[in-house]
Amino acid sequence: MAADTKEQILDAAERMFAENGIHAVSLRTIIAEAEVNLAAVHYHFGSKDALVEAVFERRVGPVNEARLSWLDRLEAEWDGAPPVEEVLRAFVTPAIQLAMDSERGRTFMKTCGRFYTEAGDHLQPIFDRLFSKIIERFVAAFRRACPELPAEELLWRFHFTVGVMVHTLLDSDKLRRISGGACDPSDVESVVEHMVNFAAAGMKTPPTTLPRKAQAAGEPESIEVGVSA
Amino acid sequence: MAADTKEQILDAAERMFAENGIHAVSLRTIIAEAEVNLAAVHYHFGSKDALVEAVFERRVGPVNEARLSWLDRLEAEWDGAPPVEEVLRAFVTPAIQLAMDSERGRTFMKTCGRFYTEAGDHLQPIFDRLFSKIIERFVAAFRRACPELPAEELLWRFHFTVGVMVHTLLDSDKLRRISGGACDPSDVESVVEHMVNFAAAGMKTPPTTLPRKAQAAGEPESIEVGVSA
DNA sequence: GTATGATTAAAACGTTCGTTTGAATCTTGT
DNA sequence: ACAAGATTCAAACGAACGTTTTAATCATAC
Repeated sequence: MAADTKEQILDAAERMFAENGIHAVSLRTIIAEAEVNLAAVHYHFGSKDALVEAVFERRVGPVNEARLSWLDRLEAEWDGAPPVEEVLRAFVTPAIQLAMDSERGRTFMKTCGRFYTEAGDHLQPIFDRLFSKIIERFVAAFRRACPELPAEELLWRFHFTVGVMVHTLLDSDKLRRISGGACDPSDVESVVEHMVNFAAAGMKTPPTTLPRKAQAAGEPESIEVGVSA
Repeated sequence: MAADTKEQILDAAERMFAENGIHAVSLRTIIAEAEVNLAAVHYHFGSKDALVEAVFERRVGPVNEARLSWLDRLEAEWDGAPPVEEVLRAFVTPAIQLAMDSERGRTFMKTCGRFYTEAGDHLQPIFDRLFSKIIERFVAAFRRACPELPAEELLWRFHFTVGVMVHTLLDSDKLRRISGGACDPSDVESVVEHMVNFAAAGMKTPPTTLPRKAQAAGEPESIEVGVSA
């Protein structure tokens, strides 16, 4: 029953973290849900923090591998510079797919969002280790897809795209409620296409020009500013 | 010293919540930071939960009022249907402004993001009370700004926009780190314009057509699908 | 069958949590 | 000056936390 116990703990922890947040869930709640003994947690994982790590790493690894291999495929197919829509699809689909495929995936992705927002100084190194390669590769791919974009603005837009994704993973239930059920966050393909369409438009829009400030040599371009100006 | 104590507690709590999350911060940490007595929290607020509410409401009220009055101004000026960029500006600027104006605002906005993500069942009613009007008004404004967009898709895009904003408020430090300092999240005007530019493009892009499924009567429109198809 | 190592079980550890208490100390109006 | 209310203080409450310990149970090889 060794592996079973371990996975029961992981499953229960994943579920509870998603529902209530990480810090809010106690080991005793987890072991009650998992129907195992309290000491089993420390026997199999060593500490609560280590359990948190294990919950996280169990699923985020495969997702990121899927992202990278998808990007590899794309770059082979498009001669090194796939269009932004394709890069976006490679970035968001593995996560959304895991998120929506099963009940387990759905709860985990909320956990993942919690990691991303609750992660204190303690989780930061783990995050860097797991995501630095992803960031590097995809930023490079976006750069090739949008060569006319200033480096700084591309990073902003990548940041925004991550926000769109994280928020969708974490909080789509709220959208379902607001829409009265019209928006269905469990339809993977629909979610992905809506997201890709939205983010691709944002990625491809012309560079931002600031109304008042000179952003280099300062073209006196006048854009619609309205009230704030 | 009554009001002072109360605000010292609020300030300290706001700061600690932003840095460490809500559940992770104890009252004793807060009162140590605020240099007040432990019982003062319960004397002035009644409970930790009530303190959390108070921290939240102290700043989110004015922000939402600024949003609404800005939107009022816009609708008067544009004859009821301001363009999407203006609506976006009215939506994001008050929050970003508060977030970046002062050190206090900056920390609070991280707290705000934490509320948004850590909020369990307990904070949900408060959230509804504070935001239902905002959602209603701005969704309506976006609908008038994008009349050609199906209602469902508009809600998706509103959801994405919220994600862009929340993520920017909560986690822009990460962007500063990634960019090696090139992206400066404390430049309010720059942040707003980048966000508005990105989100407006996403809002204005043609409706999403799903590759395989019929999304109503099913026009056989072929869009770029690539690998996933 | 029985010794050995892996796993589970139950109980207790010390600590910290949010909260409460009751007296001490301020403020304020008279 | 003094009573009355508002506020602060130190101390303690019980509960829950993560962790550790000790013993019991299981599997497996000889």
